[in-house]
Amino acid sequence: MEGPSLVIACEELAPWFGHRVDAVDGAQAKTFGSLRGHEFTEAKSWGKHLLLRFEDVTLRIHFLMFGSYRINDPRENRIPKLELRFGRGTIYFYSCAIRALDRKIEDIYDWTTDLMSPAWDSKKALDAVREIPKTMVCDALMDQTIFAGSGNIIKNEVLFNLELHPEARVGALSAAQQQALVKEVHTYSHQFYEWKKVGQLKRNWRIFRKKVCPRCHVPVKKRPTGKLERFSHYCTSCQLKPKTKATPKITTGRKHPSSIGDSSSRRLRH
DNA sequence: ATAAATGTTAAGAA
DNA sequence: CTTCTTAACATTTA
Repeated sequence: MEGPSLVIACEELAPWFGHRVDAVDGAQAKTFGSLRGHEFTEAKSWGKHLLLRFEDVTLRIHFLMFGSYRINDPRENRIPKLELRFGRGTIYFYSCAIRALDRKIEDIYDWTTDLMSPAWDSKKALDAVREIPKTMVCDALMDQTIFAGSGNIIKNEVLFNLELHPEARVGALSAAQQQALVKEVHTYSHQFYEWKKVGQLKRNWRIFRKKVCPRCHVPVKKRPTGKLERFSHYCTSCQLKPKTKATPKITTGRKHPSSIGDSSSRRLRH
């Protein structure tokens, strides 16, 4: 699940804000049983993190590849990871990584890197991109510390729209291309959101899981690319690597929100 | 029906 | 200490 889908999840959960949890069930009920009786105050997302805020704790839910949620409509013969029952209905979470955050989320998350947030800071993203010139665009677009919420669909569609080869080095792009990159990830993420909301996402895919390039009618190439080796779908005819070489820069580390992971396992992390 | 895939972390190796 | 590799998790779709 990519960032835009989580924004929709938050919207779907809005009717539950201000309501008290009557019962907790599911595979992880034991871990999160203390939520019973607590008020569900708000749901927010940061990138691919769904944050459920309760009176004195926040649950962080990550759906990874296969996770899902249901509202008042449980899947048959399936035990949810977590089930939250309210007077007005029940929310079910399946195959996701859930963890309780005890620190204030404002201290953990920086919404200027969240593509779907009004606080999104494109200049900051541009600076971050320019700090990693040797990185391939396909990897840069998956970097959650720069483009929180971007995933493999967004990556492929953005590269197609910009007519860029997935393996082009970020540093080989012109300044204008780097700027266009940052702009397009943001724009496409919001289009993704609009399409998904009305059930039109898949029909708007132009290259992802397509067989033929809609521009050139050439067969689409599909193979793992970049350090991350995630699959890229691209047109070998119109998605090109730029020939221009740009100025190299020194790479520096960036900090990002604490790690994901199944809370059932170790919590010990100083 | 076998495989691939809207993703990330942990542990150990190099 | 950093970076890389592998495995693990878990489910739907083609």
